[in-house]
Amino acid sequence: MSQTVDRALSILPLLAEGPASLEQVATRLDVHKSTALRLLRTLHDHGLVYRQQDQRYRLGARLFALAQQAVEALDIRGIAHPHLAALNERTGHTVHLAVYEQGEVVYIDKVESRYPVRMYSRIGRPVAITVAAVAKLLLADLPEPERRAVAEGLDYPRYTPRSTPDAGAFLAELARVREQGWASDLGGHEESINCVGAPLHGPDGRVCAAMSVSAPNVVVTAEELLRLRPQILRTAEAIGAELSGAAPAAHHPATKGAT
Amino acid sequence: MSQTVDRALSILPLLAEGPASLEQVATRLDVHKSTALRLLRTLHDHGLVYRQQDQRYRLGARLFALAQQAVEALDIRGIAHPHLAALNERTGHTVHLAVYEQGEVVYIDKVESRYPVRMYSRIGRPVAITVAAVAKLLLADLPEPERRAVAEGLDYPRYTPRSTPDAGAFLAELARVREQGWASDLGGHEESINCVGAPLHGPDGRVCAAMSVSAPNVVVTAEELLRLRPQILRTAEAIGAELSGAAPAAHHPATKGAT
DNA sequence: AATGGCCGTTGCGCATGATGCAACGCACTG
DNA sequence: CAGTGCGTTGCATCATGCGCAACGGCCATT
Repeated sequence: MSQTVDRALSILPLLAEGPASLEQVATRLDVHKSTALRLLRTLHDHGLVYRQQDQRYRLGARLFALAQQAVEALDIRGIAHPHLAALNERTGHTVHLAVYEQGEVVYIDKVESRYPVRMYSRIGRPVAITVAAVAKLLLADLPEPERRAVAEGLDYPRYTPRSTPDAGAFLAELARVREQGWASDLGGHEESINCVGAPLHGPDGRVCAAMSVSAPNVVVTAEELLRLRPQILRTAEAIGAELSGAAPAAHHPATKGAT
Repeated sequence: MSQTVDRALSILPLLAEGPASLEQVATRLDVHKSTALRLLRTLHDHGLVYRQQDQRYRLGARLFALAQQAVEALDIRGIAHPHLAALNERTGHTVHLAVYEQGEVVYIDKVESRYPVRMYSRIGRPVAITVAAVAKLLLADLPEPERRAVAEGLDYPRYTPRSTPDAGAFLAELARVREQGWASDLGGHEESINCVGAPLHGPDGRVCAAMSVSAPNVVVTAEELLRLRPQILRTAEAIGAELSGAAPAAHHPATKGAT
C-alpha cells in the first residue's frame, strides 16, 4: 500500500467532519506541515478539496460529483427504487435501501414517509451498524469468520436500553436473522422508532443489499409495523427477481433503468 | 504536487465512467500494472473504490458516505452570511435565510434593514409557511408526494386578502416557483410587506436553504423590489457555489478581496 | 507604533518509499 | 495441452516525497 496516497486519502474523512486548517490536518495526520500542504494541494488540484477564504479546507465539488456518479452506478438502486416507492405509496412509511461494503453499511436510497414526521437518518451516513435492521441483514449473510471479525471489531453504543449490548448478543441476533430471513429493530436506535427489514438477494444468491420500513410508534405500533412483513418480503423478492434478470413485472414505467 | 497521489486521484474520474480492469487503469494512467495495482489497493483500503466479483473496479459507496457526511456538517449560515450582509449593504433591505426541517420552515439568519422597519421574524422562529417566499422555495423542491402531503396538512390562514387560500392554490404556486427558480410574496403575510426570494442549492444539487429580501412598500414599491431579482439570484448562486466547494482556486496567497 | 506569536509558504538535501521489471500463477481457449 | 491474457509478487534502482529551517504576512498584545 502506498504511504503517500494513504495519507492523502486519510484527509478526506477528516474534512468530511468539517472545515480544517492546514495545521490541524498536519497534526491529525501526524506529518510535517509542508507534507500536509503538498497533499492538500494535490487534492485541491483534483477538485476533491476546496479552500475557503479563511484558508481552511473543506471537501470540494468534484467529490460530490463523484459521489453522485458512484451511487448512480449501482444498478441495485435504479432497479429497486420503483419498488421502494411503490411500497412507500402503499404503507405510507419511510423506506430505506442499504448496502455493505468493507466493514461499512451505507444507506444509498430512501423514500420519505408521507407523514410529516422527521426521520432520524439521512441517506449516506454510515448506519448505526449494531442495531439497524438493514445492518443486521447485511452482516448476517457474511461468511462466518468475517462476520465474527466484524462483530468483534465494533463499538456497541447504548443508544437506548434496547440497543444491542455487545458482540455476543449481536452475533446471536445475526444468527437469528440469518435463519428467519428478515430483521427488525424495535427502538434500538431511537426509543420511539421501529423498523422491519428484508434482504435483497443478488443473482449469485447472496445478499447484496437490504431494505427496511421505519416508522415512529406515534404513527403505528410495533405490532402493526411487523404486520407489514409479508408485504416487505414480497417487495424484496420482486427486486431480487429483477436483479437476477427476471422481466420486471409491469408495474409503473420503470424508467430509471440501469445498464 | 505529489505525483503518486496525483496518479491515484486520476483513477477516480476514470472509474466514474464505468468499471475498469487493472490493465485498463494502468494503460490509461500510463504506468506499470504493478504501480496501478498498488494505487488501486490503497484506494480500496479507504473504501473509495470497490472491487466487483469480476475483479474489475468501480467507485465505492464510501465516496457517497463521505459526501453525505460533509453535506450534513455544512455550516450554511456561516457561509451564506457574508453574502447576505453584502446584499443588505447594497440594497439596504432586510435579508432572510431559512431552511426546511421537520415539516417547518425556520429562519436561521437575518440581516436587518437599514430603514426603521419592524418585521415579525426572528432567527429560530418558524416562517408563515403558506405565504413566505422562502417557504415556497423550500417546499417546491420536495419530492412530489411529500410536497403534496405537507401542503394538504397545512392550515391556510388569511393573513391578508392576498394570502394563499388553500392547498390547491399552494401546490400550483409551488409548481410555478419550482419552474421559474425564484419566488415572491406580495403582501400575502403583512399587507404592506413584499419580498423576493431565491433558492440555495447544496452540494447534492438539491435546495438546502432559501433566502429573501423584504421591504415594506412605504420604502420601495413591489416593482422596484422585484427589480432586485437578478441581484438576489446572483447572490444565491454565489452562495451555492461556495456551499458546493466549486473551485475558482487561487493557489498563490496573493488573492484577496471580493471578486 | 513596535513586538512577538501563529500559521501558511518555500527551497533544499537526504533517505525513504514508489517504480518498473521479470517471473509466477491462474483461468480460459483453441 | 500448449498458448494467451490478466492479476499478483519480490526485488533492485533511483526518483520522489519527506522533514527541516527560514521567511513573510497577519493579528493580538504591550
